[in-house]
Amino acid sequence: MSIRLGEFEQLVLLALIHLADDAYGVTVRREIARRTGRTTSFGTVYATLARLEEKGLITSRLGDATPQRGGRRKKFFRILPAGRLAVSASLKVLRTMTRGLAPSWESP
Amino acid sequence: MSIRLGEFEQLVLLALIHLADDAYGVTVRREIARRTGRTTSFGTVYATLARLEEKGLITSRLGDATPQRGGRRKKFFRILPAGRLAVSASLKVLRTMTRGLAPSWESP
DNA sequence: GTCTATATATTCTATCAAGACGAACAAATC
DNA sequence: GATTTGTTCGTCTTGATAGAATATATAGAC
Repeated sequence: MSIRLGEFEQLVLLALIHLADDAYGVTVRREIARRTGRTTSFGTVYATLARLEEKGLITSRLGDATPQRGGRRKKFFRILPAGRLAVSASLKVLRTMTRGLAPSWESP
Repeated sequence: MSIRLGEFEQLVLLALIHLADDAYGVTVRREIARRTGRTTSFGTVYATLARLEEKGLITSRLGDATPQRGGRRKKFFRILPAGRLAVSASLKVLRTMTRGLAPSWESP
């Protein structure tokens, strides 16, 4: 059996894919909000990121200080192959469950 | 915000749609296993069904005894409009999160 | 007919994993 | 040291999970 992903974990992984090199707590939260209208607290986002890293689905590196305007250094996240596999599998599960239904239902 | 669905709750609701009039604990579990290859315990299935009913997304009625081959009476479940709405919304969220990615990713 | 074996299905109990939030903390620049 | 930006902590609620226990129907023995 492949790795089990929670509902929000899926969203975070997909956000990481979209954000590519610019994925850190703040942008992840923003990307999800922008696309889905769903706003969550930072606590939720970071907890999920930590859990995903724990599971070996993503990695993190600490970014350099930007000479812009104050603030703590960013912790950038990147999705790993195992992470892509996990999302892919969990989307596939949904696809097989929606197969045969009316078009508006199929393929989330 | 629309009702929040857990990952397995989605699968159960979709199974109910497929099974239509023949949805009860055993068939729900079987349908999910058949389609996704994922087998869960009955405890999990019934707990989820109970939770979904609690939330007002599905209803249940007790079936008649079948003159077949022993066994307890079945408890049939049916998805309610609110349930359809909830799955629909949660699938939509995934669609918006996969939009723009390679075809193999899009639309779970 | 009643009794017990068997098949079928659901509920209970306990525990761990995920999701959620707000406050606290940390570290950069000005 | 004040401000800005970003992350971590503590705590609680909800969702997922398995396995044992329980319930209830029929079949067949007698």
